Amino acid sequence: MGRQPCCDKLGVKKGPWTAEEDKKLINFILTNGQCCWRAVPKLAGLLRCGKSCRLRWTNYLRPDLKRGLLTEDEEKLVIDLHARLGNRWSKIAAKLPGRTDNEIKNHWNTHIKKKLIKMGIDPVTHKPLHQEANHIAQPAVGPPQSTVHQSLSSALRPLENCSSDELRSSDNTSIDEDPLMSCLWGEEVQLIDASWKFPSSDGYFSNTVASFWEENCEWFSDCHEFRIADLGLECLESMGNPDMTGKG
DNA sequence: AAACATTGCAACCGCTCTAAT
DNA sequence: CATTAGAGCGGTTGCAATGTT
Repeated sequence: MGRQPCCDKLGVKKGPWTAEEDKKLINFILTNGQCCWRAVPKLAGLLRCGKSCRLRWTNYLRPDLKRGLLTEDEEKLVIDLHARLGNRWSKIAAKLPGRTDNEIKNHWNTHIKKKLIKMGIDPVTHKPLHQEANHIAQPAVGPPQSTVHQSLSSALRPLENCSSDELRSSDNTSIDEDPLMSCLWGEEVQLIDASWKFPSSDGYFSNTVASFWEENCEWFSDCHEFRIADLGLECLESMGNPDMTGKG
């Protein structure tokens, strides 16, 4: 037999999170760390499924999240990475500190897509739209001519139309030939979000940060429309403690 | 000021891959 | 080895906020 189910669907709450629920989840994770999500709702006293808790935490409650629109540099990076990786938002997000895959995906769909179309660039292929029209009859030979990332794209095989399997099977050649792809796919690269943890055994979190949050949690009751960065909690990132990134 | 349209984002859904049994 | 569930991912939806008529 397999594992226990993550949650019984009966009695599981859906929809927007309340301030009270957020508070419970934050308190639980700061106290116990990120353990198995299946157990989180029960232990934290939430009527949510573990999946919902994980999403809420990773996309909204994590204290290292940046809020607000992506900067121009971030946008450029997203466009470049999208040209190479396609819609692999988690991979893209891993290269943007403090940004989530969901946030980048949303930003892509609502802002960047439109910008590229306005510029006459196909957001899927990253090639000029007029060229796309001719593309079927006369497949383009040679590098994409996107003005946005032509310098980066020229040496690469377009990857966005490949399946995951195709991609992985082609990794050997692509990665070996291209330093950036090697960096993106390689094991050695440190993914900013990958190591984001609150080890329960970690004295720093159980003492310093947890108490910091506890002291500052009251605003949850007053204002659910909080933005962690707005409240100055990005200082957590600059506290210089290696534990904040799960290192050390 | 009201009605309607559009936009932006949080959250959910369903799928795949991985790991436990 | 087969089965099952967990975790994570990308796509999609629902709805509140904002803009326009």
